[in-house]
Amino acid sequence: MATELTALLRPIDLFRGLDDDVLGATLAASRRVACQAGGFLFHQGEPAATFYILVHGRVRLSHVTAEGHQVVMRFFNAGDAIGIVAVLAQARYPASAEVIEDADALAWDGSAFNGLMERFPALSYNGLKLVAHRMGEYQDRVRELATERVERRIARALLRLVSQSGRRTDAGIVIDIPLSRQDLAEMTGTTVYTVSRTLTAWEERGIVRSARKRVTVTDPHRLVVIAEDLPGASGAPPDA
Amino acid sequence: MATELTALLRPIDLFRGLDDDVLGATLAASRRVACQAGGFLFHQGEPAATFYILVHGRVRLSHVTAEGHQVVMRFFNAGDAIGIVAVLAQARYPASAEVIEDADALAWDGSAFNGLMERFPALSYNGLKLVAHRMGEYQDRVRELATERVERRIARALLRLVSQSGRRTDAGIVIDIPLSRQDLAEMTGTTVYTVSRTLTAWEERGIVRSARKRVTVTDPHRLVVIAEDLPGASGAPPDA
DNA sequence: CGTATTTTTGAAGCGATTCAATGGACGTGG
DNA sequence: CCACGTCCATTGAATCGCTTCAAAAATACG
Repeated sequence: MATELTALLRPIDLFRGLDDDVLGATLAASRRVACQAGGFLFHQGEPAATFYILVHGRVRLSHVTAEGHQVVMRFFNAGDAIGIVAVLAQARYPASAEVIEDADALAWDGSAFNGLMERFPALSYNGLKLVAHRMGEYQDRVRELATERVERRIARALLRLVSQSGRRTDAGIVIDIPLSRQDLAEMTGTTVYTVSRTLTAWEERGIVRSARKRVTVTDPHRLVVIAEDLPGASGAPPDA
Repeated sequence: MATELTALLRPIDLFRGLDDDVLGATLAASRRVACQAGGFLFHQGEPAATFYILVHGRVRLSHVTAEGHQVVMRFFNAGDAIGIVAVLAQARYPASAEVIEDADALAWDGSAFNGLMERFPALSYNGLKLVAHRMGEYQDRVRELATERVERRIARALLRLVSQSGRRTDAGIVIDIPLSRQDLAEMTGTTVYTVSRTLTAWEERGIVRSARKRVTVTDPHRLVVIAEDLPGASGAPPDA
């Protein structure tokens, strides 16, 4: 039974290149956790005691500011490590992890994982690369928020979601997450109203199709054009 | 001669708790680099081959977007590790490191440092914590840019600079970095004009004093009030 | 079939940007 | 030491992108 789980862990970045016995020991230190939609893996402000690898389901990581503004930091899919940065930094969780599709995860105790990292340095090396990579994503968002307009930020957020959680259908690429306008607004630092207006405008131009808590990108190429400030970002299709 | 350098490295987070021989081996793998104001330690887009620990001087890390917008990511002081995230992630430098006060640094080759981390796991563990901590700062900025108004962002940026590079004088806390309005604008995602207006308004209220490339915080408490949305953030002093 | 949630839309207002032009500080060379 | 050019900072006026508030429409759910 453990073998099928090792097969599960092997493709995950954090465990890349580990020997079977290391993987086995790591797995032995984990416990299985299930949580249904609406529940939380952890709450913002709690001491970061355990981190998770999502096996099934989807999780939204969001922060509430002192004034009550929500900020959606990101979404997690199967295979993603959740809360690992806070655990490694031995800090408090900076955000809350809400399960938005019934989830099934492996959980590690922070102190136990520290022990594992001591025994198997490859683990902490992998952790390092994971955190460094994730940090790059936040740097990108800082740049984005500091220099770009709302429309482009929304376009980029959608494209990110497409690459993380997109699923091809004949109608286009559907973002396979229950995604409200509110979520998109909180990801891009704008309001529900602006997101709604933007999506409607794009829908009229045939770039996306949207329904309640669901967005389908029908013309990814033109979305990229908007996101990257290539010529022809507004109005009629270029060169037509 | 190496002993004085080990004393230099010891208080640095990355080398915390390392034995003398480890520190010695680490030091042996480094080389000394000097760079005067106006020069660059590295440029955005180059493969991240080496990282630095600043011994003396000051460095500004900034990114230029495809459209030519500059974004100042942060400043570095003596003791800070520069470029380490990109090196550990084996990526390209996401930003350029410009020396703004004559600098003197220790440099490590990425591959050499990887070898050191393999031999001395404590190094990669420390690196992990360093990167995790730094990532938290970027998460904070994402939240800030997504939810807060310009005036508050500028206040927060100043307070951050005060804690990183502040020096007490009898006139207040002077930020010990050549800091133009442009820099502040590029740190907070706004324009020179807005920064200038904001600083003059604050100067009229006695919160800061500013000169060319120089800002002194005369009333840190009231700056905190602005940064944190406590009562009395605008207009007359509270309870007067 | 009614209620709650999500989404849309309109209109008003403001914060911040943009552009243009002036003013002041600094360094340099005569 | 003053004159000059350069860089940096300020200020005003116009504009605009986006928010805000209010209300209705659409969709899901019990």
